[in-house]
Amino acid sequence: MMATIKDVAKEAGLTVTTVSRILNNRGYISDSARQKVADAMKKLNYRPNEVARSLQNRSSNIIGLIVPHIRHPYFAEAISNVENEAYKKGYKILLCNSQCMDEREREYIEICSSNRVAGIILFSGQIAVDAFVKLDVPVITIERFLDNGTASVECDNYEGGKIAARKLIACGCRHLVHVGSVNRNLPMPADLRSRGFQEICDQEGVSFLEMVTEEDQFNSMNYAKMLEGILTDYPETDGIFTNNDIIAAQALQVCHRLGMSVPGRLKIIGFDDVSIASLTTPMLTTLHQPMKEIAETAVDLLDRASKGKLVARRTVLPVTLIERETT
Amino acid sequence: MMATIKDVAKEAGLTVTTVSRILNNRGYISDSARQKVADAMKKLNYRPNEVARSLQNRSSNIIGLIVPHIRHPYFAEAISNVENEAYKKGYKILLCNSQCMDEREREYIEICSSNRVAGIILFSGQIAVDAFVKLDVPVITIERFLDNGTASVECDNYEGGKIAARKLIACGCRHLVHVGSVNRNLPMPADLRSRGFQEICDQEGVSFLEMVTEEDQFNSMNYAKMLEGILTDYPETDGIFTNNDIIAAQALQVCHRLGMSVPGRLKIIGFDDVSIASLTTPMLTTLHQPMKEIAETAVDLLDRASKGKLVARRTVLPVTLIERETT
DNA sequence: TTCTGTATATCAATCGTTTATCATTTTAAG
DNA sequence: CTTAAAATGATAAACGATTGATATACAGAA
Repeated sequence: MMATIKDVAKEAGLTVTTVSRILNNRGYISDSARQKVADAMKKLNYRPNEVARSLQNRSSNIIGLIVPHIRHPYFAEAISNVENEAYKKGYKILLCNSQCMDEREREYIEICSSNRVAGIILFSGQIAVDAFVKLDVPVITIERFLDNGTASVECDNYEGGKIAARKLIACGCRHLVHVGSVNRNLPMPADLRSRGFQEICDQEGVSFLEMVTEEDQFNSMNYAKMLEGILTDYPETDGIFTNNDIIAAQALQVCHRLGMSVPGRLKIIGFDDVSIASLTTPMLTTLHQPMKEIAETAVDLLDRASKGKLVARRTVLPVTLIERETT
Repeated sequence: MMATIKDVAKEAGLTVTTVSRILNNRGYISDSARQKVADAMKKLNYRPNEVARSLQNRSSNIIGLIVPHIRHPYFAEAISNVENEAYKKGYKILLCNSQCMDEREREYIEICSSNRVAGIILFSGQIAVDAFVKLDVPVITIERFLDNGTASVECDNYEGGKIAARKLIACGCRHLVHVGSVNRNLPMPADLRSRGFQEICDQEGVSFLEMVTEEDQFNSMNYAKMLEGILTDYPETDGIFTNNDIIAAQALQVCHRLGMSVPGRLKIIGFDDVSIASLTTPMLTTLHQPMKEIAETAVDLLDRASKGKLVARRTVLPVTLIERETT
């Protein structure tokens, strides 16, 4: 049915050895042979069986991409960028949604391993490191600390928190609240946003309130009730910094419902700068994460690591404030 | 390094044949053998090599999922649901973003084929059918007509258009516009929304305007300028039906900018009912697509078709109006 | 005792590649 | 004309599974 390398060899009047050499650019090959093989391949509509190739090479050109969420715009954005960078380098994406479930994350790691992926890109997962130690597959983490990982890529969360605080204070805010650090046992890079934010608040003598969120809020993307609680319990609040744009968009809704004008009465700064940030009214001021560069770096690290090269253990990329209409 | 079936056989004191039989539930097997193999597998931390399995079986348990966009909330939602349904049935997802580019779609089809996927789920792609005819892989299309496909799944676009028109007219609108049919040569199921909408308008004697959009708007998700043009060129407009919630959200922004109150001065109905629909102020009235069921159906059709079963050629699922705050 | 069903073993081919050897032929340079 | 380098061939062993064929035990039933 589907043509094999043998068929190509026969059609081109050569042996599989030569054809394989041409396919993999190894050894001495004449132009005429190259041409004959190209013709035969076209004629037979031949495409190498990647499964057989992967078996022989003990590794595929597939990247296992593990994320905790897909519908969340941040991850949609992330997946899109990783896919694109992977495509450029000839890698395919095996998409794994752990849904924040330890056991699914574990299972997906096993699945990646038994599918002999070239490497794994792990987004802010949560399981302990031990699941990776057996693997001889490069693991690149994004927005996640992982002792045993091959390399990690983060944005400058700490600086992001500082920038947000400085901006809000410069806008005249005196009662700030930060919403979004997730309540879990595992420390995450994103927690640094809170640290940076608080540091500036302390420094400037501005009151600061930290509101942690629960994991199921992250899953359901539902923060409205919580935000309403904050704004009624702490009516003096005049500036909010949220850990992502979804929370910021909901803060906007709640303010509207409560009759608090934005940015007049209260100012909001989000994080991520995903598409929703410019789809709200007013549009969100937010901290831009360099998603393309993050994805590019991650894929590049994976590529190099899978070829046995030594790679940077940790890469931190800068965030930038995008001023729109909520400050 | 990684344990193979041979290692398991040796450890269990059995042959690979028996171990394989146990793994695949074939032939006569005693409980004691089953136990011995289970123990050996645990001890060696064995997982079958899926690559080898796929090579032998001439098919993997991977589904090629081809979409034109990932960041677009509708597709993020779709991908999330397909992944979840696939996971339940033991399939993995090879994520392919065609970015509306014919040649990428073609290439991804080839890639899926050379990776011996169990089947392809194709979302509203655009290339001609001929690319599929050579394939002996089931192709399930979603929101896409495809003569040579195995099966297709759609929502009831026609009825959706009708529901939207009826609702807007019932709300007192007399000058309606529909935005979002994409200007391309290939007819798509989504075009039926416009048909249904227009039909009711004609029937009720309400003025109707059809505004087609360009593909690059879909890619960039940027409709603001166009919408502003519509509302200034046709100031009598008092009801808008959009082909997705992104357009509706932007209509909301434009109305705000133009000082047109929603739903007071103008009413809006979106389509899809993705997360953004409830993140705007006011929240969007929209037509809900049963995404979970669509994904479930698609995966199920693929599963059955890949096992050689006969499947329904076309499945149409109902849409429902979700009334929120823009009508 | 013979038959039948259950449970395993042994052996080997197969899936479609890659690759190591070793051998052979062609080509070009000296 | 030699000789080395370049180009290809022939063969076969992997990679890690599945599977068919054939054989061999050992039950319990007839």
